[in-house]
Amino acid sequence: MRIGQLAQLVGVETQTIRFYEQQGLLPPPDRQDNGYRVYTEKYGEGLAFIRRCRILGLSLAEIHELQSYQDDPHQPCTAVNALLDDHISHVRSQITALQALEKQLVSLRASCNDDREVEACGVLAGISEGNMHQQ
Amino acid sequence: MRIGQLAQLVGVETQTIRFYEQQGLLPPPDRQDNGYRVYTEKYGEGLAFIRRCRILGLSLAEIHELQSYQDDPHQPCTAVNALLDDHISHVRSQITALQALEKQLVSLRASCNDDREVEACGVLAGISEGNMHQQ
DNA sequence: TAAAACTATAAAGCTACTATAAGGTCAATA
DNA sequence: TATTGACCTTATAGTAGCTTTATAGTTTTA
Repeated sequence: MRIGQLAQLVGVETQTIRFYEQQGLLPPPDRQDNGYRVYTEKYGEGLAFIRRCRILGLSLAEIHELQSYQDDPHQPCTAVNALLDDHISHVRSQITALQALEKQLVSLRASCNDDREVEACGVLAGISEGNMHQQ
Repeated sequence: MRIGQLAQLVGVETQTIRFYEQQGLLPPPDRQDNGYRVYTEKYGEGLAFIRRCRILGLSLAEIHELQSYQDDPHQPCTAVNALLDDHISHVRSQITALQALEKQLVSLRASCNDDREVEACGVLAGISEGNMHQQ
């Protein structure tokens, strides 16, 4: 299997596969005589694992960490769970921050309507005045 | 006022000020004979405006857009409000996406406990199996 | 006077790719 | 046979919004 087929199979771009290989997230595959990369089906599983982790919002560094755990399968999986817990709390704090931001934006937006001139725009005035600590 | 004082006043790094200037978000200030930038207090208002926009999650491009509206104060502020509406809906979709992600992460985390070996880790198994479409 | 603190510019680094350039390989077609 | 098209290769640059580093000149302080 060449890189294009693998890419189609997993649903990524060929450059992404080369990029992961370059970043050390995927092992260098065998090459044909002409230099083309050749992949086994099993290789696709590793790639799919990375993609699922990315969809879950894990960074490449975190994925690398998970892979290092997989290399040593008889240690307790405490660290894996801890990584996920950290990630969950990170996602939660993002949500909280965005919700606060939404409130602020909505209240800012409510301070204006479309019938004004820029000079009197409540939105711009709101940003300029800097009363942004009203939570 | 030199760049360090301005930076302290507004609460940014000096490099950030130079960066905004370079990006055209701030006008080039006067220079002393030695080449040092000199700022007025009023200049700080423009900088503070940018920072507040950034805190609201606006991109530098959006800030640039807002500035262009400010340059023409007698047009209706429809565009300003539209920009903010777009941004609000962007923030809302981010929140929705993150909430879905959180659910997925929590359910993944619930599939394991700390008493297992990596080999049997429910989290890693969950990612590897790829049953990630269960919403 | 010498060190510490400030300023300047330019360039690289960060994340996770994506896009572009310039070229080599292969199978099918005109 | 020549060439077109689809595929592959590497290397490099671009994205956002800074931050960091390098190198050097200037001012302030001890």
